[in-house]
Amino acid sequence: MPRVSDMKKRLTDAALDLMWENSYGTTSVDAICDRAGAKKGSFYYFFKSKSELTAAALEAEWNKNKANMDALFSATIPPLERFDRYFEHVHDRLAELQQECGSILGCPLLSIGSEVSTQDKVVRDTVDRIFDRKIKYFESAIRDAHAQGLIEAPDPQAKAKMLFACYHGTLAQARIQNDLELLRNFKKIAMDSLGAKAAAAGASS
Amino acid sequence: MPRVSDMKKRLTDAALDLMWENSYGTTSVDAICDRAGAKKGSFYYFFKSKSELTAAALEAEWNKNKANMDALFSATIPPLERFDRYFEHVHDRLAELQQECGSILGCPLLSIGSEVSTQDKVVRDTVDRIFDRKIKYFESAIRDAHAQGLIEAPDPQAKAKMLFACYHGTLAQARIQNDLELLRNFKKIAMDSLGAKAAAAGASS
DNA sequence: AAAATAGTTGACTGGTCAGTCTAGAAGGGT
DNA sequence: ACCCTTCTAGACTGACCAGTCAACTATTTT
Repeated sequence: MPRVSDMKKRLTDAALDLMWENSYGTTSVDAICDRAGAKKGSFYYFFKSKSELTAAALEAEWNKNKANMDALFSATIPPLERFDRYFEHVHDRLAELQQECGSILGCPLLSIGSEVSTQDKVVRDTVDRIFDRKIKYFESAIRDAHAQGLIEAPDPQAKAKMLFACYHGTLAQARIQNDLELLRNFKKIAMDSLGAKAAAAGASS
Repeated sequence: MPRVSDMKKRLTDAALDLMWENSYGTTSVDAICDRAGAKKGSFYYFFKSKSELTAAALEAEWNKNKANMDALFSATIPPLERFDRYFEHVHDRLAELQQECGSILGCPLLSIGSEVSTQDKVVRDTVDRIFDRKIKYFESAIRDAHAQGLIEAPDPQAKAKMLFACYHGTLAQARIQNDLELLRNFKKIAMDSLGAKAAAAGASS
């Protein structure tokens, strides 16, 4: 096999960056190529459409984050503290991105998913699938917390979905208002809405 | 004054419909004109850009809904029941729209706001302003519920913001997954996360 | 009936869009 | 040395984009 190229990765990286900061619609294939240092021909050699590239970019981003999620939601950590750490991690990452681009960017899955959901089945299904995977972390932490008597959660899946939706709503508001504050308070709010019994998860990070 | 026209209204209606169902980016000025039965010239006679039209369309939508919000959140209704009625109203409206267009559309403010927030100050500020107005309904219902001892909410504004974010996250998920179910359960979830003490708001609409 | 105001028309511009295509370069296997 | 595959180059297409403009129509006021 002749020559190997990292172009595929460069293209998905560029696409995610641009779409996260701006939107799916305003991110042109030309702009993605520019940022990746690619020409049109390379783009359409690797991907058959902008839509398929986007799906690939979201999957790639997931793969990049998976190890991190596994660590943050490790079974060795007290269940409610896992949430603390996760929310803190996301907060810090968004604060860091704000330094680079001046805006709070929220969650790319939600922004992109909401933008294309009625028009692009490929991307929509990808977003859906990744959401499901992420909710599983919430679900098992909630189940563990319930088992340890820290919260009352007879239906961990329902509770996980609701906390997930709530968190993503908060991320979306943070993006629209360009304000991290809602996110700073979220740990407390999550504990409230989970019905955490004591000041259980005090020490985090 | 010579001739009066309803074109402005037709344009904002058309714009909102198209952007709600699809997105800001995929809704072209030409498409808005077609649906409104207008020609380009009329469009730019009334609005100086697509962005300003969008802001006007969102404000117009707010004005259409305001009377409804006032009724749903009337001080004559027990405070927690106001939420019940509101969530039910939104649920029913989205179900109705689904009949017409086949999709659960979520909240146009959130979808459009999240899409354009990093690129269009005019629209973003409009979304922000309308969000603030809506949160006020939540806030005063929460304050009333607290005063009546139905919930514990020493900081009604914070609680309102969190419930609002949570609700919008749920709306966004409903759009992405094209599924009303999360919304059907939201009344219960809202009561939980408000910490409603009894099965207070049982009978609604 | 003339003037002034309010709204309408649609062709036009210049730029950008996603996607195509043909030709060729780069590198490993034999 | 050669071939075969992977990858790159970049000009090109036709559709569509937001926005402009100058001519035109309809209505009311005087």
